[in-house]
Amino acid sequence: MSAAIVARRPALKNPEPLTRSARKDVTRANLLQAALNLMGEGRSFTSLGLREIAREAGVVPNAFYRHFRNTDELGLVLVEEAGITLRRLLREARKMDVAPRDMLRRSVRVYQEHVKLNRLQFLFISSERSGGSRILRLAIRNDVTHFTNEMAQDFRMRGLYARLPTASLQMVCGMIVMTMLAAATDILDLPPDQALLEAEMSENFVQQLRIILFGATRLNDAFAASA
Amino acid sequence: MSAAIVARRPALKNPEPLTRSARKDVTRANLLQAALNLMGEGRSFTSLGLREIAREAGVVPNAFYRHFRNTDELGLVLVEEAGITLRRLLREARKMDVAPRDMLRRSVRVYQEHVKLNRLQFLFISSERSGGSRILRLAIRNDVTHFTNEMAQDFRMRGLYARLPTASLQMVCGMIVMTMLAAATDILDLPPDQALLEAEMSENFVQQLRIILFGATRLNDAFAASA
DNA sequence: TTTTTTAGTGGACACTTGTACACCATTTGT
DNA sequence: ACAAATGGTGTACAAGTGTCCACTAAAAAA
Repeated sequence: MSAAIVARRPALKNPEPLTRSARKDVTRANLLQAALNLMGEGRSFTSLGLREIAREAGVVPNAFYRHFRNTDELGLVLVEEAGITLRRLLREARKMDVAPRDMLRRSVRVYQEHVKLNRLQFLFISSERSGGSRILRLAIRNDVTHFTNEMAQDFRMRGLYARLPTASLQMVCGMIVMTMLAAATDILDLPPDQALLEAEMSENFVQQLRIILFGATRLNDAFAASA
Repeated sequence: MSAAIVARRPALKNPEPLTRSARKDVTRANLLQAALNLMGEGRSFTSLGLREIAREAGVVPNAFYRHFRNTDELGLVLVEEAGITLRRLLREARKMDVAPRDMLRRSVRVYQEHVKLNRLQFLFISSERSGGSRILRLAIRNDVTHFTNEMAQDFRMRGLYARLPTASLQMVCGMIVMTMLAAATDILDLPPDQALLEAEMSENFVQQLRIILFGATRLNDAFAASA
């Protein structure tokens, strides 16, 4: 510790001439991604520390505060982003033609692809949905409800189960979403490149949805008869 | 730090003349209960520390090691206990007469009571089912599968959905269990003494089960027709 | 130009955590 | 009666945590 202060690195900050706030957004994104990456390695979000995330993002712990007040706040942003992803999925689904043969099976395949593509996000939401911090749990539940409602609205627009009162329709959609989330966790901890297991699993998934839709049809008929 | 060693409390150990291993079991139970209690106060099991649990149990941290190697091992015991609770529920359900009117609604009520009675256990399993440590997750999943299989066997014995192949029957039971677990989390974070909300929720629950059973019936018929 | 803002740094703090070792006191087996 | 086993205690340590403060250098504003 003898001599002068060790030469301060010039902080090698400008590999490219980015505007300041643009670079801020970059490290912010790095922090978010760092949290997701850590979860991808088996850690649960709730157990992640501010320091840990900062380290993974290649940034000093204090820098964290320039972006989030605490880890929960970062989590909320992750929830929000996952919500956007979900809504994109719904938008894609809306583009599908109404009721061609094997539509169900096709939807399932699309969903599977979507989950595998956004693996970390789904890992995050299905792990924190009933696991960790109260605030996150509520936020996620909120998003899921939102998603459910939009799905119900889509059903209405397509004239599906037209006789069902809104409450019942929402309940049916709730079941579908529940099944989707359960399937997501199955997809997530499926060892990769196990085509056989995967096919088996998605066949199961299809059957489950079929059962729900059967039941919904019958419920719909019941309401039709009592009119 | 001047004078003599402070008088060692005689450790006030024998309020009652219990055998040694009996007393060991007591503190062991205290540790388990302590963990559950902490979860009851909003903490997630994964985030519990050995010291925290020991403190809550009124015991010095080191004493923990006399009972469990680490917190995960304690968690496994909790899973096991929850499994026993679940099987007790199933045994009660088996005693119910077959198919009297409103049997579904009655079962739901029994289940609700069961969840509220074993609140902390259910809180534990539904929170760790897809949240925290990998080992716990697997153990819980194992127990749930076991429960599902027993339910399927019960269905068989009662001759319900007799035409369904075993795989399909298990899938149906899987859906029922999934619905039960979802309902459990709803029951758990329902504010107490909200009879109206509770009634609404259980009505929803009944309807969901009804839908599944409708669907199962139709599936059963399909298999009957193709025979 | 000069001044102000601000994303990021570095060091320090009080605190908690898991674990190791030596120790005790009572129960247990002989 | 004596020795062994054992449930529980106390102290200590290295490592990790969240947060505070002072600082810097580059970008933005004046």
